Amino acid sequence: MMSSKLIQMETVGQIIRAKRESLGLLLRQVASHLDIDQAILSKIERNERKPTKQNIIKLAEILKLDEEDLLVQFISERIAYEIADEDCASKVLKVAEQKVKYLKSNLVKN
Amino acid sequence: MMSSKLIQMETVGQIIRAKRESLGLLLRQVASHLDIDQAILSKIERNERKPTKQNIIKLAEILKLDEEDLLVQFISERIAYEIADEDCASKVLKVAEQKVKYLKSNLVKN
DNA sequence: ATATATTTGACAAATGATGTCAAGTAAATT
DNA sequence: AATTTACTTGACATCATTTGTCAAATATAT
Repeated sequence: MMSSKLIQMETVGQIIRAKRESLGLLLRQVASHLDIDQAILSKIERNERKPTKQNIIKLAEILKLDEEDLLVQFISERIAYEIADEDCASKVLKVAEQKVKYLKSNLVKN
Repeated sequence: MMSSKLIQMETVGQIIRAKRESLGLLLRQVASHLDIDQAILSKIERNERKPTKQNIIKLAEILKLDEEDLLVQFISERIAYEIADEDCASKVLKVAEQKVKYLKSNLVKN
């Protein structure tokens, strides 16, 4: 039996907009909670600007989204765009994983 | 039987310095080939400055290192530092891989 | 039509990336 | 030990990117 996993390839912006609208919140309401201009939030939702990590955390809060999930989407999206044009993108990710493990194992100090 | 892979966790800077010295080249010689001040190269080798992608390409050339290998080390190092402090680093990399695949499959259009 | 919500673009400020330069230190040579 | 050669350091300059403000333009809903 074949199991197929359907990957939902929504951007963080799309996730945010969808959830905001489903909650009936206005840009200005959400934006003021994040302490940014609604223009920026508008652009974030349309992938015209990148949110900061703090933006993401506050967005998860007000939109009742799981913070870690949203952060994972956000950071992985940033990385994916960063390396998508490299031939060796997938090798890069594998090596990065080893380096992360190494760094974490030495994170005792500092 | 257990196979263990020893991961060499040299930084790009260390790789470059080691190879430059083994070739008996001076900072100033290599730097001039990269068209940068030797002070920058010195800092790159000691991980005090980040090289540009162009720097890496020229370094591979003059130091007779494999360009793709060096680029992979360089980019993965950048990414590893970027996310090493996240709890969800390894989840991030897995999701990033999916996103990259998705982006590449849609890379037909621009 | 009017009011409300969103989008757009010009601009500003802060931050980060990238480089120059000269003076300081370290290492090797005479 | 003095000199030369190599490397390091820090102050500074320049430029690009990020992050934000604001007001006018557009779209949507009453």
